[in-house]
Amino acid sequence: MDRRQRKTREAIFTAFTRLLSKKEFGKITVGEIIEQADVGRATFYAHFETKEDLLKELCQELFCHLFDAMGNDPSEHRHIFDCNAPSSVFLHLFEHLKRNDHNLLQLLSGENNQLFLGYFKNNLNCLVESQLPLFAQIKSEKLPENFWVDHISSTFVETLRWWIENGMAQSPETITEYFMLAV
Amino acid sequence: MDRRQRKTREAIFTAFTRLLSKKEFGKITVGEIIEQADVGRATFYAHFETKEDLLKELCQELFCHLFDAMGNDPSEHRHIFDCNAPSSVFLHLFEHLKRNDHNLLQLLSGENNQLFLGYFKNNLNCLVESQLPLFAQIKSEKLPENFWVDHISSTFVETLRWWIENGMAQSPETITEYFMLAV
DNA sequence: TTACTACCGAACAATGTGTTCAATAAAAAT
DNA sequence: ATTTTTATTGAACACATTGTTCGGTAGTAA
Repeated sequence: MDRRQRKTREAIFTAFTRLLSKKEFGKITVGEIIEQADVGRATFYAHFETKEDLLKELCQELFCHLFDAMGNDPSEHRHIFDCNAPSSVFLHLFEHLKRNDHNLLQLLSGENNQLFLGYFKNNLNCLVESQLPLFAQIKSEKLPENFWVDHISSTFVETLRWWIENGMAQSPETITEYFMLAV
Repeated sequence: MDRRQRKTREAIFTAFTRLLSKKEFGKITVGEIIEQADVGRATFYAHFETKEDLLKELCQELFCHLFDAMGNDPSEHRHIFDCNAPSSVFLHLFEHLKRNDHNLLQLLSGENNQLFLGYFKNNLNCLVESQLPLFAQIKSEKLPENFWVDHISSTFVETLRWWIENGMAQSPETITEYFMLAV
């Protein structure tokens, strides 16, 4: 890919992220984005069809990379699954988030949290399914499996939301404990 | 209130609800609303400052009335609290929803479900707090109270979402059971 | 009848969207 | 080093949407 393309794409993503952390998605204009990114109008539309398209691509960049890394990277993989605590994957996720890797926090805590937590949950479901045996309890025998999976994902996302809204005062370990108790 | 005003207001609400069940909120224009409602443009802006304002007032009309009725109406009150099942309030809510009182389902199942489920959760919190003793378990001793309340509300809303997405195949009783097991 | 009030509809400025095009500059190919 | 290709620019453009204004009309209440 052309270096120029990479640079403008990156500039647009950065500008967009900065705006998203301060302003509701629906009220952000293309004019503001290209001003922040210092890019021509025609350039923006050469990269993205619409504002919504930009949002979609940003989410893929963020979440797919995050979850792909967790699933595929061998070292990460070992680190997660060799740990004897059953909650290690989720602890790992909470730690990632507290360190604010990929600047996700800016988005998850801004006015658009609902938007991104929705995307987050979608990407979480497959991870939860792979971890389902760890949640083997009386509950899971009495509930339909897809209800059970959905409930675990939802609880993770809602726990994360609560954590962020309360200033992330607790340690990742404590939050993981809350999460495992709640679910 | 003038009969004309009432009729106009009602026409706009109805048109708006119909559009919301088919189309994303952000993509609905004032032009479409007044066409559906068969009302002049100036009339719309005499009733509501903006589209967002209309949404807010619609939500108040829907949710506040729903929850106020549950909390204040003496007959409803008795019906709910005299029942010996600890889950009666929530069963009652699920039944309301299945009967589609107030046409809430159209909104909760359309493209804007996230939007309305968010409002729903906000209005649910105070109800949950009043019911908190019914959830007295080991969990509640180990978790902060506001986390616990938030978790119960979230679980209700997510259970409702799951129910709707799966075609509401289960009876309100079954769904209440799932909810009480999950939480 | 008289006053009041809501509605209408057309026109309006202001803002945002997405496209087009010719000129310029950077990257790649020869 | 030169040519070719490709990305970017900035301005101009048509178009859609927003929210306001105003004179005329009609339903409502005194």
